[in-house]
Amino acid sequence: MPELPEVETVRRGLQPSMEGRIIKAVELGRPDLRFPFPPDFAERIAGTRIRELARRAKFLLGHLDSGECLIMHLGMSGSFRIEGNAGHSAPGSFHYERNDRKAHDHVIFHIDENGTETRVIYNDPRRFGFMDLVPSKQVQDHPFFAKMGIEPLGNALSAELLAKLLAGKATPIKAALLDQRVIAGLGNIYVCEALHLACISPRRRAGSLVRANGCPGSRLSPLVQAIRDVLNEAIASGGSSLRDHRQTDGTLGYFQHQFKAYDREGAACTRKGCDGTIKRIVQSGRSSFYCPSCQR
DNA sequence: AAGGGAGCCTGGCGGC
DNA sequence: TGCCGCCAGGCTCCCT
Repeated sequence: MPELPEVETVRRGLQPSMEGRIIKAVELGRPDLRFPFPPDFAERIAGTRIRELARRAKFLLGHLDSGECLIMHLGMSGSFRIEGNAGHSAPGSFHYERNDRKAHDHVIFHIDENGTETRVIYNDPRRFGFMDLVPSKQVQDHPFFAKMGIEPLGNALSAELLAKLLAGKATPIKAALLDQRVIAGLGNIYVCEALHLACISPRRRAGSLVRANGCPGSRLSPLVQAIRDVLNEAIASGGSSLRDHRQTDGTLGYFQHQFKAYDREGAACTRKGCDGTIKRIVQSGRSSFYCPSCQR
């Protein structure tokens, strides 16, 4: 499910119920997700206040008053839902009965909201997600963050920087953009979409974009803009809802209705003036969808 | 050194 | 209807 827009959508959905609130207790349904929970995970969180709920790439970061940081990753199939009603649920959200446990509910945060209890529940069928707890000041030293690349929506991303990062790379641009050490937060869907928007073939060698036509950055500026546009539009639409991905209030994201390339094998290219057909190929084990006619 | 493939898990879907 | 194989949004490790 979750690439950057989905994680950002989840963050915004959780913010009212978590930021500034005290976690009264944590219930674990099992000792591990993808990795074991750290020692005394529940005990170290219980009683602390969440100062800030932030995001880095596809990670959620709950900075606690205790000085520790709750690191959460949704993997492929992780999702949160909010139970209980403190009065600020999104319109149309539905409520669960108390103790309405569902299959694969692995972590339950019991949160105090002005005297009433809210439960933030993490559900993850495939268990590729994980949680960890480290001192806030050591987050950037965490193995998952130490070599992490730039935020695609941050000011650091520019055609100039991307040129430096991709220079000399023989790997296909598709794989380079999926590499979290280059840009952190892009996944298979939005790389496909951004490359389509920028008219760049996923098969093109990354380094060849740096000086295309002998003109530095001539193809990277549109790519940078495409990455930003695709992510921002997806966030505005509440993310994509492949399979059962939902926002924290149970509603579905809508961006999948705007896919131009992803999962559209055999369909007509939507670009004005292009009569091509979307094709599916496999690159480093992942599906790439693109239009061979207008993406070069 | 960098790129490709396997592996971690479960559920959903298409095909027979 | 039922079973089987294939596929899936992420990420790391191992091998070439």
